[in-house]
Amino acid sequence: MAKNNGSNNKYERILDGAATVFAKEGFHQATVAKIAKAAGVADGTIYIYFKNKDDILVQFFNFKTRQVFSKFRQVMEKPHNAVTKLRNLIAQHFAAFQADIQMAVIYQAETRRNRRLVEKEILEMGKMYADIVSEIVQQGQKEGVISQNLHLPLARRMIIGTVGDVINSWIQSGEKYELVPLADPLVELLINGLGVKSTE
Amino acid sequence: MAKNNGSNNKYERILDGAATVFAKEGFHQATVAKIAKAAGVADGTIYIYFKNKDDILVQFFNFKTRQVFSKFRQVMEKPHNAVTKLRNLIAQHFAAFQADIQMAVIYQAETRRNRRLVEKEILEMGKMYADIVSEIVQQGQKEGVISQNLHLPLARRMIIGTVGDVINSWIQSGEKYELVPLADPLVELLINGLGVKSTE
DNA sequence: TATTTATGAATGAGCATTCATTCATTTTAA
DNA sequence: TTAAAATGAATGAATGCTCATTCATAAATA
Repeated sequence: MAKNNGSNNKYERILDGAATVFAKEGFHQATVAKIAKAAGVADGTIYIYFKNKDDILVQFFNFKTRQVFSKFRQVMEKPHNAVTKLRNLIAQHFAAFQADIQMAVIYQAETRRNRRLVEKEILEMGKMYADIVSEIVQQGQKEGVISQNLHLPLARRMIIGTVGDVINSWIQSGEKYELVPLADPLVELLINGLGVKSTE
Repeated sequence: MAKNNGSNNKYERILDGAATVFAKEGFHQATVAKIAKAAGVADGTIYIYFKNKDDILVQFFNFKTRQVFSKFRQVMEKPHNAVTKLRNLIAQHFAAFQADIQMAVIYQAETRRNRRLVEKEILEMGKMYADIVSEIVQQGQKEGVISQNLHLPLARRMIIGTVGDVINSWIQSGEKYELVPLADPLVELLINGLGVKSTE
């Protein structure tokens, strides 16, 4: 299996082709022949760069994960308060997914597959995200802006689940509105909840 | 194609068999032969009751949708306040999915497939649920317990997304804890948000 | 008996993967 | 410097296997 060395762009060409086909047809409907065509290479060439069809999906996630999480980490490094971090994280998440709709579609579909079938590499991405969110929540508790008596796993689920579902509806709608402007009202909703504030 | 008439239980036997196989292997890995075996019928018999393999999944959702939503409607009919309705809806949702793990697994996996591939019947289920949630939120606004200046689509996404994600993590965990007891703290979290209450 | 229902072997399409062959590029030898 | 030899990436036709679906036949039922 060939390396992903600098001078060679076939590896990325195949990943790009795969992204196009996966996003359009889903992983299972996608055929290696279609991916090869989209990438402009021969069917057999795929197997020089990838172990098998599954491996293409795994490598795709590795590639994207690295890309997306380096941005997420930047958000966390800047010394902001917790609420600002949450706002920036979600805005960054929305921006990344809106800029790469193919990834968004593949991610939404493939992360909910059956336990056994989802490769560990893909689950890893979700865990990393959960850790970032936990960190923000705990920072917010120290700052005194996030409630202490919180069911942390539930709070994490609320943030991650809501963001995921917002992205999912956006995809279902045919991506016909802007995602990033929703970050602000979303954070405000997550912090204040549905209920009327005491001051109202 | 045979009817699903009373005296005949093969239709349901096949749906049950399909549920077992779909939940274990996912729709795509499932083979008609395996479904037939699980149902205790011959391969060909499947095609007397179902148009094709896709049709099994669609009928499965129709069947379950009717079952689950009749319970949801009961929740809505009882003259409770909005918050109680939300609590009961979510508790009912958790109870139904916990009582039928196979359905839960299939639902979580198959409702996030690519636009084109997800049958309208399956999307319909999601829309019905969204309508129920909207109704509750609007009732709560009339009652003055839910904030007026709310981005309704986002509020809906927050409720539905959080519930879905809680169920999803529960599945990923191997269903090793109770879902229903989470309904109360979850509603409290959705209403009050992550932030500290003004009175604290 | 006639009709409906059920069977499961047979069919053939679809598709991941293989591998003998090509050919541009690099290395060695003259 | 030039020609011969070696390399290995790239190719795509061929392979072989996995199913969904069909259908001739059998069993059950009325």
